[in-house]
Amino acid sequence: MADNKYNPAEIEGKWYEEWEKNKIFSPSDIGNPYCIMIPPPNVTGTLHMGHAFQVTLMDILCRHHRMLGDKTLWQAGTDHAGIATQMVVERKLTAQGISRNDLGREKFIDQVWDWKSQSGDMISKQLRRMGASLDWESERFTMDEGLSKAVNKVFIDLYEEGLIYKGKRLVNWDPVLQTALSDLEVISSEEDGKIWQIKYFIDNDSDEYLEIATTRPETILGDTAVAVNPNDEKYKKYIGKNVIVPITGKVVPIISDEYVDIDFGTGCLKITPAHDFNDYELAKRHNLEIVNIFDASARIKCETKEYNNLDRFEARKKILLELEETGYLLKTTKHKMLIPRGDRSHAIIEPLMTDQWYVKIQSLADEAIKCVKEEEIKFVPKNWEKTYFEWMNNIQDWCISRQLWWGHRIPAWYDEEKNIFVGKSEEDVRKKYDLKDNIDLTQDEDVLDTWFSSSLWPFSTLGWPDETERVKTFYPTSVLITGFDIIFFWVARMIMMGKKFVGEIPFKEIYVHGLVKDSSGNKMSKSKGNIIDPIDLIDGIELNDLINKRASDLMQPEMSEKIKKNTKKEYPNGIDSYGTDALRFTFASLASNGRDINFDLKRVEGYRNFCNKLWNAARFVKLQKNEIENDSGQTNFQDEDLWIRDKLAKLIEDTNENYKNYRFDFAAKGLYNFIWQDYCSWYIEISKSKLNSDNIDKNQKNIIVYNLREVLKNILLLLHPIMPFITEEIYNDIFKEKKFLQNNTYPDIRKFSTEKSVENINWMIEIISAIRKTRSEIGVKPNKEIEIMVTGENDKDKLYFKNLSFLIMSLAKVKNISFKKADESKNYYTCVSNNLKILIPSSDLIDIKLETDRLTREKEKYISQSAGIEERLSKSEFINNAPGHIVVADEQKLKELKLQIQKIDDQLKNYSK
RNA sequence: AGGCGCGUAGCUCAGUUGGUUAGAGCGCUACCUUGACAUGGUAGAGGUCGUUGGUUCGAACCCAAUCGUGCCUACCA
Repeated sequence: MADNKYNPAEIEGKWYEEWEKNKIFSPSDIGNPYCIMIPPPNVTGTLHMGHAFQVTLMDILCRHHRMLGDKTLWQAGTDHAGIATQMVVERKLTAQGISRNDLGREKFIDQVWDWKSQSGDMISKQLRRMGASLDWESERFTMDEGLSKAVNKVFIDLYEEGLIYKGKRLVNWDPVLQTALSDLEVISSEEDGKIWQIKYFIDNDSDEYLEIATTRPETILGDTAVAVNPNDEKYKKYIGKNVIVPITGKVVPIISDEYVDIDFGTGCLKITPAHDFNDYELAKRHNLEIVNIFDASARIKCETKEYNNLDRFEARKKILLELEETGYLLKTTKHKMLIPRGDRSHAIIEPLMTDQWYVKIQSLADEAIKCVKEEEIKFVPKNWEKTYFEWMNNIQDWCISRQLWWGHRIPAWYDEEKNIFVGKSEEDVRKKYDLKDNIDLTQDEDVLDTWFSSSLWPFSTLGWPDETERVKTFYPTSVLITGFDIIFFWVARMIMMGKKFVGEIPFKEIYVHGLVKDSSGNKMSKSKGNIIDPIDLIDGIELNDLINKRASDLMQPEMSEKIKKNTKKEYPNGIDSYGTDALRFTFASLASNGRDINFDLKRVEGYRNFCNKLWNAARFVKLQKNEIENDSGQTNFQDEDLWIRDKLAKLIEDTNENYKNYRFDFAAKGLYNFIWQDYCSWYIEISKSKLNSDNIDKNQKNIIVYNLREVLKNILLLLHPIMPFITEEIYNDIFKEKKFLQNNTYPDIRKFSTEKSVENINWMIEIISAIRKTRSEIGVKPNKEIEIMVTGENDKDKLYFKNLSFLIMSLAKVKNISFKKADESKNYYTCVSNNLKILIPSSDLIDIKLETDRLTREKEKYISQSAGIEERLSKSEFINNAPGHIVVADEQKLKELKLQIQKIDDQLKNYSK
């Protein structure tokens, strides 16, 4: 700690290794169980700001609970991220000119495992850089053997109970990735589109036609009806007749259905049941034919030769051209509409009829609703339960099959007649269903949605379905820390699965944190070019490297220039290195109840300075000679020692409370103020005065040093969950106790709280502040010592002055304090503090006018304050209705203000003589 | 369309069941390199809490309306 500058790079490297080597993150043998499951990050992904934030909060809780003596498990692990990972590997192969089909399923999966082993430890390395005290010993991966066993069991059990079924349904189909997606993986956003109005001639009547409005003319090829509203007078007469579909010439019925909006478009709607969710529902009601016109890549599949095998967008163009040429196209209008896109591929999603596996969700959802309603599980902040209920009450069956290769393959086999056999393995299936060896069985090609395995995470990681000690000890887990964006994807599903398969809720509380945005409130994303890598905040990054990171490998390369420009503007000098602790403290201080967290670099800088402050305070303490080894000095504490100890006691209580209530921002603020204000600005400054004084005996000095050290040590204990590195470094450097902070217990308030009144220290602080303020206002140089004369003191003041004059003199740069009855001379500056008038003689003649103005301004401030209170007190409603202590406080305050006003008046009179 | 939020100092945000003079960080102003720290010290300026009503002795906080803004969910061709 020789360096007078805090340098995080020097101290952060070594500690994590030490902690890990000493296995301090493994659950202890004793204590109450406390468990948090890490939301498993993508195994091949990298740490982003959201992770860093969330990890910080979980780490704070776990470190706090270890110090409370709990048997703490922070479960580590990763997720196989089916679509995302498969996409990355496919892209890499494409770059080499290989497609996944060239390789075949097995070899492709080998490639994915290769990729996982290459990049899979990136995220865990980054988590270690964050200081995350995860139990790496029990790290799990959703695709490892144990978890796969859990996935299989759940699938089979649900199937056998009739809660998983296979069905031909309209699904959200991603034509690029060629897989089904769940509702949640489809992002709809408003885009520019058009509405085309097209003639559909009535059958057997060459003149009459209906005007149909559509946004997707290519689906004409799949039309099987035209619908109108039964109450629509315009169209009533046509109901039951037929129309001829343009292009195909197909004759289809005109049906009536309440679904059709009379006032939208032409009020006349074409029905394409195979390619629209509404049309599909309508078709079921009216027994319409369902004609599929797309293949898996959304190319047209039809009998009309010139359209067959055309891409859907090409087909649209061609159809419009033909309609226009033949006079069928009546009108084109611009129209904003919601376009559904896949959240990974960004391809426009196509509703498509396919065979998929579903979880029948209602009964599971009912249970999951119940346990939140009955507060078995609590959301923090509570309000999020509304969002949860909103979704749960409108829940749809969950499509769990994905047409991918990377994931848990569905444990279902088919014989030649397509009969389904579900079981652990082919062997198991044969035994179970008594199938002879000569019957050919083929396994279902599909894999399960990644979220299916994630939904089992809280118990599969603990060893379920085996009845392990871990499941018994740690399930239900204590709290889930998560972002609101995955309440549906993950949280709800974990509750459903936990209740169903373990019979208990997976966690008792759900702390929902906000989403980290950039400083202007924009979501951080690669495409916006505003991402910050948390590791770059820790280590720092040059501007050019930052630009390269942001502007390369873009989905839209045309954004590159703009991103470069903005980055240059925002970070002209790149990003400084702030260290993990400062970053973590920033996250803690931003973790309020809001749902957006706008991340401002200036905050990190401020908290890096805070680290430096702590660092130097510790250096100061280290430099003092320590001559007391034990608690022997405790009875001889002076009032200022007791004052800081009492404040520490309050801090211990508050911090504990704030950690417990997930108010990390309050915890951070409390620690920040105590350390910077109470400890550094007041207590250390007081200590310096005393330690440098000749009038104080050695024993007293020893007590001060003892107290400086003890308070510092407890600061480190309290701060450690938020800032593990700097606290560990200082602790080990100064206290030489040969253990880690994590192995200490959380401080006990009783050791520090005091019965004795330390009001005199607060009184002293007020006096010193008042003198400093006056000095500044009258322009006395900071290093110039002044004399003061005190008048108006009462017995209490006399007593306080007797003991504290020395400190007042030292901290307010006063060389002499005298007490006078009267103040005849005019050549004083005046300082009023409570009932005291403090006069500062000036060697030069003071400017009476300026001094009068200054005092008058101060007086006016007091008057306006007192006027407000007086008005309140004059009303009988206030006196009668307000609680007693409020009235008393008001009266007290008014009395003080009056006294101060009077003191100033006295002095003004004196000046005007 | 429905649901949920937000609007407080120049900027980013707190404000825990309504209670004295509405807070913090950053930025800004003045002065200061004193032996823990200029990543610092001391002092200071800066807000009619989006708007309008209402409830109350008392409202940033509760209620209603309104304007602005964001997110989520949803089947308008």
